[in-house]
Amino acid sequence: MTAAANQSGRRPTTSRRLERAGIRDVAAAAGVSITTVSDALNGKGRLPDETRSRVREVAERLGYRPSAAARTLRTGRSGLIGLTVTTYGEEPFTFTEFAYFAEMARAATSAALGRGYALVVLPASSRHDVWGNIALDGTVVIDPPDQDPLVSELYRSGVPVVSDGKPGNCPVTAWVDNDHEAAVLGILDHLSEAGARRIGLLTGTSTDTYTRLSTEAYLGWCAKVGQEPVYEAYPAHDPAAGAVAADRLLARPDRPDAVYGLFDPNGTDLLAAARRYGLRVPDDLLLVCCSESDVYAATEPPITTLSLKPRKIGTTVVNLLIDAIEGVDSGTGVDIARLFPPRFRTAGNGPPPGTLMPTELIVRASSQRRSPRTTVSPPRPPGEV
Amino acid sequence: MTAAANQSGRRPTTSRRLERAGIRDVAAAAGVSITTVSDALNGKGRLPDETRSRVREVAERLGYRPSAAARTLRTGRSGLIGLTVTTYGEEPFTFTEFAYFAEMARAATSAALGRGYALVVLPASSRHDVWGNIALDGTVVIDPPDQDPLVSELYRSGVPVVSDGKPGNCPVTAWVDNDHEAAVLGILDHLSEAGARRIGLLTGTSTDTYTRLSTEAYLGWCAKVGQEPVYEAYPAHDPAAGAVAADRLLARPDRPDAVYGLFDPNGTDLLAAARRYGLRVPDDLLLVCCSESDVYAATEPPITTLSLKPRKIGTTVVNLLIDAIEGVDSGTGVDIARLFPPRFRTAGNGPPPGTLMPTELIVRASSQRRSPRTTVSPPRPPGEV
DNA sequence: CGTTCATGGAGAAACGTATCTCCAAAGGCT
DNA sequence: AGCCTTTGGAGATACGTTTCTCCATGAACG
Repeated sequence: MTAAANQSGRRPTTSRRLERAGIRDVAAAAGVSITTVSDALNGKGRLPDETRSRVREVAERLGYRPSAAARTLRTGRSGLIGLTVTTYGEEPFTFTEFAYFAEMARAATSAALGRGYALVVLPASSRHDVWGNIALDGTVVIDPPDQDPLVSELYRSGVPVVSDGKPGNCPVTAWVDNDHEAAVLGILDHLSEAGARRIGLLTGTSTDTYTRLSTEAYLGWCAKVGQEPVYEAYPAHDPAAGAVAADRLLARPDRPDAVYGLFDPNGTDLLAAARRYGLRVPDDLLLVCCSESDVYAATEPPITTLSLKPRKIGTTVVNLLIDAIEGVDSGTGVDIARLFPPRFRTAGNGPPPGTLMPTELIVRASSQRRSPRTTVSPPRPPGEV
Repeated sequence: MTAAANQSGRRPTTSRRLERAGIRDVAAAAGVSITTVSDALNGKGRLPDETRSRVREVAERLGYRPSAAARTLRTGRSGLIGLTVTTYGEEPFTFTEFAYFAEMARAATSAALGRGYALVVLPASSRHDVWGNIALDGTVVIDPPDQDPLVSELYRSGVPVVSDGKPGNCPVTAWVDNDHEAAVLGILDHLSEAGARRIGLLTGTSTDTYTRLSTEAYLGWCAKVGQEPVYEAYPAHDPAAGAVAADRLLARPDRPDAVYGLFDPNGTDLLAAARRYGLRVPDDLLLVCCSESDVYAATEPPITTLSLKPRKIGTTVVNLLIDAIEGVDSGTGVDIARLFPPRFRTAGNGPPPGTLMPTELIVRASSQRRSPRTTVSPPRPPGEV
């Protein structure tokens, strides 16, 4: 049997089972070769419009759907992007990061979809066989811990990796993060302007980048302006510990007259603690916390929040990743030449390119002793949108 | 050149680019055939343990990772499950369903992972080419609208589809939903027991299953006990409209002395409205709303909520789907024989199998005029866990 | 000694697409 | 008339697995 015969009429005598139509069936039905079908459907090759439309019509009539697996095998592109979320214990993410993550993932999904990609949700704790079984064109990593073995392996195997959160020691293709230092300094300045004399901080005990950078910025500011640091740290993944820490902070002999809380529930907790101690907000205590939730617009009083702009981060991360995958610079302003990791890098050739995104301070009554102003943003690096 | 030569040493003279090791490379390095490698790595075939471990070691040394695309092409299984979320306008899901969806998706992801599958998030509004480009073993559909063309096409093309929410007219492999009727009746009974004389309802104007079933259950109950229905309906996707509707409900001349709100923000809105009218909760007004958020544990007073148990739903949906994919009955109690749609069904052969999951009423101060009790659940169908 | 079985493993055929190479025919040009 | 170029399309190969079939070999057995 010749190859041609084999190609047009497979399954010679077998009871031809009724299965999904393949490209061969379309070719046979349209009286053309599979090359022509492929070209017609994908808009490639040189074909007259008449042939193209005829093939398309036949394909439609046969209900032809190209096999994603075959296409992926052939082209090496799956159109799939992994969305890795670091897990703390059993939970896919810390509860305090819930709103941030949800917003970010939403924006990422949308951005990916807009460019023809879909997102696969993959907790980092996933069984290894699951990871290996999926053809990923690239991966988004949220807040990777230092020395994340998963990230390292992905990177080594040539899969582009873009992280949300400046990575510690793992090599990534690119990263995006907020300018946490600028954000904290902006808040401290804002509180000072509102009349704060001693600003306290509610922070975490974990060593992730966000907590570390924010705390360092606070300590640096204290050193600069000559204020004694006043802060309490607690394990941020434990929702109950936050209330206790808030209470501790306001119970101190050197009680602050303004507090910034790094985590989402801190606002509520601090407000409750203030009530317990008979402190009026904002008269006796100025309050700001970092949160994406709009419940703080409706508290009594409304609380000033810092938004990390998760949607912007999600969109940027995905676009950066797809740029790396496709080898295109779509104008994100990141040095594209460095986006392609040498398969076998010999020595460290500098840190991967990163982008700092501005945050947004949403000023509400809790941080204003004078007349409320409108929304302001902290200083942002030049050249950003 | 013989096939054997081609197999062992491809790319005869070409500058052998350094790429990922394939199964052939492993076979060559281990001095066995690719069949043996495949069998050794997958635990199939009859091989002595010595060979198996040797092959595994070589594969490890070469950093061999099987190609997911090739495997999928060959086996017809991708290990990927679509998670379709119906979109309203631009948003991936209604804000009122946010917490429910997030919990449900989390549980679904976890359940899928536990069985070796990963979830692909696919808004129903996705470009068609994205859908077609992904090899899905099955799909979870959240709250499909009647006659969803997407679901119909998936089902027709032989992809198992399990829906969260009893589907209207689209054919699905199976579905899971809460027993909304029992839930509403349970709440109405609970409020009656607490002394309610006229129970009002805050409901939606959309025609989705949840809203419809719940409203019908309310109206049926009213007819049975001889109470005149007192309800207000508003477009649930509009967060601002809820507050207005809550206000309207309490402003009526036949003002209810107890209200059940079908949507998450209703609790807050009703509480605010009650304050405006000088109504004390629970003394003048009993309050219950449907919500997955635990903010209602901390409101003043805490509000009784109905939980739809999204985690249970997510887990069940995924397990049902994977059962259908693998043709296994893992004891979900659903008739497995019906889970496999005939590729070409001739006529309607009855509705697809469905499961009703119980809800949970979390009783708090807002619905109690006497001493608070502990958590109770509405009557549930026998045989459920 | 001839036959049967179990063991260990090799060959080769798919899976369904994209794409590289090549060819025929039909103008267009000198 | 001969040559070049453009158009339209066919052939065949490769992507990297899994798996069905089949063949040696040696041991067990009557």
